[in-house]
Amino acid sequence: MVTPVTFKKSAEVTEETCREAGMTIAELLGRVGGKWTIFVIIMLSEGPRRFSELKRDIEGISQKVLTSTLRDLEKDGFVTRKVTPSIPPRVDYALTELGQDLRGPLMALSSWAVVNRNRVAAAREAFEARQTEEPAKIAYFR
Amino acid sequence: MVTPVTFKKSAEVTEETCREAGMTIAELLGRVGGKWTIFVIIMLSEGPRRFSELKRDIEGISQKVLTSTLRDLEKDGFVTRKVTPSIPPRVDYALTELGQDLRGPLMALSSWAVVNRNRVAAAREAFEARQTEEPAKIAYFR
DNA sequence: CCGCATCCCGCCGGATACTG
DNA sequence: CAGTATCCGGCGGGATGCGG
Repeated sequence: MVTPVTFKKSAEVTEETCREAGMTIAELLGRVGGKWTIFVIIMLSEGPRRFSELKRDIEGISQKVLTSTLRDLEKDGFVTRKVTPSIPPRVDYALTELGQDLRGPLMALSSWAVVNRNRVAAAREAFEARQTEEPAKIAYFR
Repeated sequence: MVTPVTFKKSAEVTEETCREAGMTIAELLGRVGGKWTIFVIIMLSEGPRRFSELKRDIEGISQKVLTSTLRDLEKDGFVTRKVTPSIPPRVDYALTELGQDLRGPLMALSSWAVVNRNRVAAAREAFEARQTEEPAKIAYFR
């Protein structure tokens, strides 16, 4: 039997509610599952940042990808984009209230990843081992 | 020995811990962000399922993709794969303890997605509106 | 029934170059 | 400084067919 996880009031996620919700869950996971999205959110959690700050501190990200990542987050209402048309120009990004709200469950999942990384690593090694070992002779019962 | 997992204050996932953890967080989000992964996990949350059951009940998924999704989850230790070499063959999948542990934070995030879908939808419309409206005359200060 | 092999296509995201 | 504009390789993932 299942103990459905309840969140606040309402919204227990089971097979049915999942179908009802259409693809919203998969959508969010898809967005948040982007290669750099989580890093951007974590950085903005510590306060508003300029574009160049994000670019500098998120090592390895390209301009283009950072731009599109931020644009996607803006579309879904997780971050705001404030342009200051000075010379040189200045653009500040910050988490919206919605973005702040998302942090809770998202950081919980991230914490889980950190805490349990060893278990996952062990599972991967075990899987590797299984692959390389001689395939056991299979007895077919019929 | 991994009992605690206290999510008091978002459990210290900051820029630093993120770097320490390397890519583990992004890895997990990437895995879980797969198009069908969440559906598989939700179905298996309700108990072990045969391959054909999953295939039938997850509408729209192809054999190949279901197979690879399950294989990935197996690699990371989230599901077990039990082969019964009968004729016709039978393969049962089930969540491991690790997989069960993952459900908590994952379902919390999913619930969030369901609860807040309207806010996201509103944000998207607002963004659309901003795009189509006349670009405001910009005053340049220098 | 289960899943591998193959082919194929769209999209993510990386590199580079160019504007306001 | 903060973007757009292109090009392009890799991969997720869908369709179909075969094999144990």
